[in-house]
Amino acid sequence: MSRRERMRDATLQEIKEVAREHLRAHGPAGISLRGIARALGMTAPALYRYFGGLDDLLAAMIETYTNEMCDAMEAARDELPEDDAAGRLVAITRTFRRWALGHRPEFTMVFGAPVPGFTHRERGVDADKAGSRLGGMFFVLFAELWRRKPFPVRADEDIPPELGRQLTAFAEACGVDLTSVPLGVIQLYVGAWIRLYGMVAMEIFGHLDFVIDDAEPLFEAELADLAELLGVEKDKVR
Amino acid sequence: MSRRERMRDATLQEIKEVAREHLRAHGPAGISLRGIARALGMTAPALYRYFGGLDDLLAAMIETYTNEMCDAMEAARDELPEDDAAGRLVAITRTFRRWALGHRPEFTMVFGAPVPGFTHRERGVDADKAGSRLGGMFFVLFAELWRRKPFPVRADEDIPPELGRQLTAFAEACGVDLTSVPLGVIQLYVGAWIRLYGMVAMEIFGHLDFVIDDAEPLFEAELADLAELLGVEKDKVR
DNA sequence: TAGCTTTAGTGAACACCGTTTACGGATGAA
DNA sequence: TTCATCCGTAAACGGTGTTCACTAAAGCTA
Repeated sequence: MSRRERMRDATLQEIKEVAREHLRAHGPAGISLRGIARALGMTAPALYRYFGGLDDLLAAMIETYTNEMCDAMEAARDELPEDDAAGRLVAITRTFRRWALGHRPEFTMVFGAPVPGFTHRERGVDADKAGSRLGGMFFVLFAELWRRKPFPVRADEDIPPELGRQLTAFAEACGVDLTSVPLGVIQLYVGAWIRLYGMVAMEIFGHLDFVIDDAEPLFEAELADLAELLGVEKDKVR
Repeated sequence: MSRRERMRDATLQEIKEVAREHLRAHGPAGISLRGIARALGMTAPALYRYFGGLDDLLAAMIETYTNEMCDAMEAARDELPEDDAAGRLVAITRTFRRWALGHRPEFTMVFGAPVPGFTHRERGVDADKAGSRLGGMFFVLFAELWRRKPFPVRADEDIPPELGRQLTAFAEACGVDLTSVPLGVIQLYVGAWIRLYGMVAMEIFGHLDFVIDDAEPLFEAELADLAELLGVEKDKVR
C-alpha cells in the first residue's frame, strides 16, 4: 500500500469521523460538506475527491452504521452457544433496541424515511445488502429454532399463494432451503421483524410519547409475547 | 369577519395549498419558503406574516395531514353500524394503509423521523393531540369489541407493575374508564398499533423492499392474524 | 373628510448551503 | 529530470432561511 494510498485512506476516515460528530451533534440535517471541510481545515470542493457529493457521503455513512449495528448484534449473538437459538434470538433483539437507543441519529439515517431521489438512486444496492444481512440474521435463527423445536405456525395451505410466492423468493434470497422450513415460519418471522421495527422506530421517532414515557417495560412485554409465540421457555427471556 | 380577515385567510390557505403541491411534487425536502413565494407571485419574507418560519409551516402541514387522515378513517368507520366494532376496526385499519399509500409524502411527514430541534419545540403539543386522536380511535374500538365479546388477554397480575402504570395513565388520557376493561386489552391494543405502524411505515419507507415487492398480501395476512387474536370471525376480514 | 394606525408586501442584505470550473503545487514514476 | 497524477484551493453560480428598514394600501377614528 503506497504512501499516497495510506494518506488518502486516512483523510477519508477522518471525513467520516467528523461527519459522524456532526450527525451526533446536530442530527442528520446538520451534516454539510462545508461544515465538515471547515472542521478539517479544508475547503468543501476538496471533499469531492473522496465522495461524489453529499448524497454519496450520506450513503456511505448509512452503510457504515448498518454494518456497525449488525456487528453489535452478531457479537451479542455469539456470546451464547450455537445450540441456544432461543437465547440468541432474544439477545439479538435486545441488542437491536439498545443499539438504536445509543445511536438515535444513526438509527434514524438507517431506518428512517429516505430522502427522495436519494433512496432509489445511490442507496439501492447497499441498503438491500444491509437489509438482507440484518433480515437474514433473524431469519436464520428463526429457522434454526423451528427445526430444533417446532412452534405452531400457519399451515402452507392457509397462506395465500401470492404471499407464499413472495415469502419463497425471500427465503431463497437468504439462502435458506425451503424443504426444511414451512412457509408459516417465514411469515411469522416477517411479522416478528415488523413488530420489532415498529416498536423501536416508534420509540426512537417519538411516536410513542403520547402513550408511554418509558418504553422499556413495553418492549420487554412485547418480547415476552414473541417468545411465547415461538415456544421459548419463560426463563430464557427474563 | 372583516374583509381583511377573509383576505388573510384566503392567502393563508393558498400558501398551504402550494406547499402541499410542492410536497407531492418534490417530497418533504422540496418545500421551501422561497419556492412557495415564487409560485404565489410573492417574495419569501411576505410569508413571515403568516408563519413564524419554515418550521411553523411544516408543523401546520403535519397537523393538517394528521387531521385529514383521521377524518378519512372516521369516515370509513362510520360507514358501518355502531354495533359492528369488529368491522369498524378492520375498516379503520385498511383505511390507514390506503391513506398512507395515497399520501406517501404526507405520511412521511406525519409518521417519519422528526427533524431535531423541530420535534420537541413546535411539534410537541399538536403531535400529542393528533396522536391521541388516532390512538384513541383505535383504542375505543378495541375496548368496545372486548366488552361485546371478550377475547383472551394477559391477566392483570401477569403485567409488570411499571407497564401497568403506564397503560393505566394512557387509558385515562383517552377517557376510557378502567373498571370496564382490563389492562391486558390495553396492552394488546398497543401491540396491535405497533404492528400496524411497523407494517405501513416499513412499506412506505421502502424497508420491506428487500423481502417483498407487493406488501398487500402480507398486510392482509397480518390483518387476519390480528383479527384472529381479537376473536373476529373470518368473514369479517375477507 | 382628514389624519392616524395597522398591516401586507418589497428589496437588500447576511449567512449559510451543494456543486462546478479552472488552476496551483506537491507527489510519485519514468 | 521530466512528466503525469493527484490533492487541494479560489472563485463563482444558484439555491436556501431569515432579518431589517421601508413603502403603500387598507381600515379605523375623530
